[in-house]
Amino acid sequence: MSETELDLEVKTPRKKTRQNKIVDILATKVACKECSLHQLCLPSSIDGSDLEKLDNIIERKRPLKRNDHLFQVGSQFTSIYVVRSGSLKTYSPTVDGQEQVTGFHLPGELLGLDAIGKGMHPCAAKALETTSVCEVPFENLEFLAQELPTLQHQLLRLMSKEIFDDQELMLLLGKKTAEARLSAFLLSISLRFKQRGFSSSEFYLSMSRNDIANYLGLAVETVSRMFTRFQEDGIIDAERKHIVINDREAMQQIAGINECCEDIAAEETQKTL
Amino acid sequence: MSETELDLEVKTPRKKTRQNKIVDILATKVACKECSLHQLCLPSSIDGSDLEKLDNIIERKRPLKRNDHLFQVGSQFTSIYVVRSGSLKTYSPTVDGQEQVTGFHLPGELLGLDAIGKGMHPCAAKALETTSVCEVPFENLEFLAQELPTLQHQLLRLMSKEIFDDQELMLLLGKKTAEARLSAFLLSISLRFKQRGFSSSEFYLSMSRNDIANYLGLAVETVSRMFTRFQEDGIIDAERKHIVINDREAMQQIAGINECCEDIAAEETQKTL
DNA sequence: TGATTAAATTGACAAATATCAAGTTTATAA
DNA sequence: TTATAAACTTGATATTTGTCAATTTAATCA
Repeated sequence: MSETELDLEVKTPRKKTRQNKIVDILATKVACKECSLHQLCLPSSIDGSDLEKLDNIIERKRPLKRNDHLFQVGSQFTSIYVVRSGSLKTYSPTVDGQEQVTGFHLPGELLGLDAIGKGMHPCAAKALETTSVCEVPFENLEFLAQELPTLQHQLLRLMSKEIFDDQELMLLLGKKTAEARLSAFLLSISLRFKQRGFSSSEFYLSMSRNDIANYLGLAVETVSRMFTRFQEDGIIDAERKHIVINDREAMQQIAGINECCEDIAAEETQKTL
Repeated sequence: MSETELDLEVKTPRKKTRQNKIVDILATKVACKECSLHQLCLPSSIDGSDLEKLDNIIERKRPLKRNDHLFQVGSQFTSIYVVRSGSLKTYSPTVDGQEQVTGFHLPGELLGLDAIGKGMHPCAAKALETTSVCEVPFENLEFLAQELPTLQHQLLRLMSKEIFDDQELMLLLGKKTAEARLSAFLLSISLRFKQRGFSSSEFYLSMSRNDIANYLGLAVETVSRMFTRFQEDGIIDAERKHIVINDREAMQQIAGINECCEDIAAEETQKTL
């Protein structure tokens, strides 16, 4: 089988990849310039040679199949990951042997930042569909950040953003009715797609209703009923995983999203586009 | 009034503070060695001269009175803060003009890490009691981290810890019944006191029942009833803000805290003590 | 393809929590 | 100190959400 071959090839940083057409395409496609990780460097005027340094420490991993794990609970922390395509969920085990979903990760988003502190992953990451990620060995990144002040700055910014986003979600989870939670969740997903240049009014949810319910702290049945209610009210069209947002304002109303958040979100969107 | 005088004196880093007795005491008391911020440097074998560099960029602010703001929503981000004594809450405004409490900050804990990304504070911070904080101008800290690899590492670790802690709280807020939330909340406070060398079984809650309810996404009445229930069951003694935890295991049971969390918590405690 | 399993929806009912209202205790200020 | 306000507690009731059960729809695999 050529699978292992391909595996090895893809894992090698783009140096002598011009031999194999497939790898070449992959390598071209995921150069840092094009990659969502560009937030780490590009906006900070890192020039060609510095960018190449960053490019060189990044490993492109073989795509994960649905339900494959990127890392397990308690596994040693060595790298942070960036979703290139597809999506993943992170989850922790609970007392009663269940999963508790802690997050969803869309293209361009990071995984593993919560593991730096303790040197091990406090949650597991599982692919929701066929998914490819870039692996960024953290020691190398730290070392590089030491000599590139703008990279250090971007790294701190990104971690701060993660903290900010988590707190946004705590706002969502803390209070709110079931419909407010689901509405805020859909708006959040919508915004994240928009920030990556995808449609914000029409998208596919890669996660199951069960995952959504688990994540929002609701029963599956409640989530299902809320989807139905939103459709009856004409606020969304939902056919399984395919979602169309018809009345964004109504959803914001239901979610109880305040102007401040919206301003910030809008601002950020402009920055990214 | 000598208040402004004191203010100016205290704000000055410890260089020529030997003139004023009061200031001297304060300055001595808050040297980095003693300060909770030592997590930023001490465990990483930063030696005397480096420690002094860090010490020099830190400003000790005049104590805040109850209900004083440390920063407001939307205010420009310049510094991160470390609670020296007392406590604060952070909160965001909601649509209906209410507050939503996003966190409580005890001695040794950091504030403002969520503001780095956007350069402005997404929430406000208000003192729950008389509170003193250290102000760490972020530009200086970043600059210093550039030349001290261990400081950069610690800074990243601390931010990661913040992300980890936030996700722990999302676990708490996401699912769970009212009693599970309150129990987990009290255990979390307890652990945080323990990590700072205070008693983990007996402490004062500086925040009101209202703040707790708001934070946990519950009605005040529900929180009050849960306190009553826990007392009736003999799990805690609660007289207003004075809390005694009698049956920690029962509380862990109620909170649904899994072994993983406990292991990590225990480990971390050892490290700190 | 058809058979089997998993995911999603819907209804009926029970349990949990919010809301409203009243009363009590504690804190604050004149 | 007393007056006033704020914080907290308790009870009665209404609403929301979870649970159980049945059904429908979609996905997977031989």
